[in-house]
Amino acid sequence: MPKTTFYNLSATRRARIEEAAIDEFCKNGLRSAVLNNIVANSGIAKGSFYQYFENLEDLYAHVLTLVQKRKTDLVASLETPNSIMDTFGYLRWLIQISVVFMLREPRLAKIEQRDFVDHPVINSIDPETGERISGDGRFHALLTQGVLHDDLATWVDTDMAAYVLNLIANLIAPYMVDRIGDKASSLADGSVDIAYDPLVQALFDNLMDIIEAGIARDPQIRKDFYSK
Amino acid sequence: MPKTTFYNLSATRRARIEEAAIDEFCKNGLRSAVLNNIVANSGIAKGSFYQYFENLEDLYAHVLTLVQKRKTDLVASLETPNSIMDTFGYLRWLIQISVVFMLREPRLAKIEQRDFVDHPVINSIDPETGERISGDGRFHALLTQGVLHDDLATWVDTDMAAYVLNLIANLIAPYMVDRIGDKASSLADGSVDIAYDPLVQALFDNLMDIIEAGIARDPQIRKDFYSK
DNA sequence: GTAGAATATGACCGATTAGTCATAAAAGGA
DNA sequence: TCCTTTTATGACTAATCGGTCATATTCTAC
Repeated sequence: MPKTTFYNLSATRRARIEEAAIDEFCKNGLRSAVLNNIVANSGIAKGSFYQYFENLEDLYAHVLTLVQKRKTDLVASLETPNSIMDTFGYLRWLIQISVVFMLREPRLAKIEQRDFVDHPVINSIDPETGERISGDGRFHALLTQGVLHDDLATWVDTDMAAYVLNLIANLIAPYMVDRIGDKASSLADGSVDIAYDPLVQALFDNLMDIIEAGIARDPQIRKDFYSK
Repeated sequence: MPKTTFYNLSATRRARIEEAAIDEFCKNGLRSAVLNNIVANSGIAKGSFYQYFENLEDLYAHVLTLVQKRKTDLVASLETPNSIMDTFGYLRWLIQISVVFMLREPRLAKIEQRDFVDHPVINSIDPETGERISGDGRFHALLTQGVLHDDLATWVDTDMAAYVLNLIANLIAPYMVDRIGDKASSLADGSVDIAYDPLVQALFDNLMDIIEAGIARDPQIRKDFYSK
């Protein structure tokens, strides 16, 4: 946990330090991060660093909270999903958020991914039901709602499904980017997000069809199939 | 690439070095591995190390090939899947292999996972068809066969599906182990593989049902559902 | 303006690192 | 046996590391 002096800093100085830390940690993780690089790149004295943090590990923990914060900010910046959005529309939105995050904040996403592999199984226990909750709880909550709304097949193990969906959300983005390669349209100016590229959306459609076919109670794609 | 002197070594000496290298690399990856630990733990002189390898990176590359080799050995050691096994039986077998590998060789699996996150998108091009092949090709080949045998839904993007299945195979094991926790049966002596624990198999059944429902042309679970 | 508290600084230190090299030991061929 | 080639060794070096601390600067309250 950063010391209070860190929070007393001006926003710009704090941002410079955080920026340098992100740069360093995204390269090869905590263990091989070099403090000298961080202080050099942020333009502060090494002694100052120790006024703000106990050590590198302390800074790393702070960066991990930053990752979550920036992701939350991203969610807030995009329009809230329509309340009448159904389970699978919302699921698509959740996964797409992760992809957009990786495209907009590749360094933070890298840090998050590494952390994910080092601690792939994060879970908590629901205090009311005593039920296991995998991941950060977003997918678990969604699937639980999906069950209540009769949108999900009853035989699906929701906690495992939540884990797998979290897995996909975390690591599908680099595939999509690589898959469409330089065929991405209208990205030269960088103003249009690659996540909204038609080719990526087509891949997304396919992915969501597979997921829906996999866990929905009454998947549209199967109805289409059976009706043919 | 190791120098020829390394291959001239006795098998036991070579094994000692590889063992120490695996121990070191599985902890925190290449960048933070410490050569002194490896030479100390393998009981060789530091000077000797440089007779065998150019540097740490060279050794790391060798360990990565070791990972693949041991995985291949594991596949060979388990009975070959029945030739009449169908697409999804074979798919289950493929995923299960990855889980067994992680349970039997956790250090190698850890190294592989880290490598996977650092280079999540590995792909090659089929020389005949010019088609893209994601991952190590096993899942891609299986799905391609599945399409030919009419076992897969035609609308499924096979390369993306191969990527996702590879993802699941690589990272589902820690979930399953944590999920069943200490409820694992008859494992005290370590003679029975946790992968064959009934609880794990039940989870596997569920996972495979989801996957089959997701990508099969005519999923059994859906037929069951519709027949009810 | 001034005193005292809070913050900033970078030279410095001891520890640790990858890599070198002179020398010793072992192996091999005659 | 003796000479040559190959292999083994660990003390050593130069560079780099995290962390400290005496000192300088800035801020705050009156």
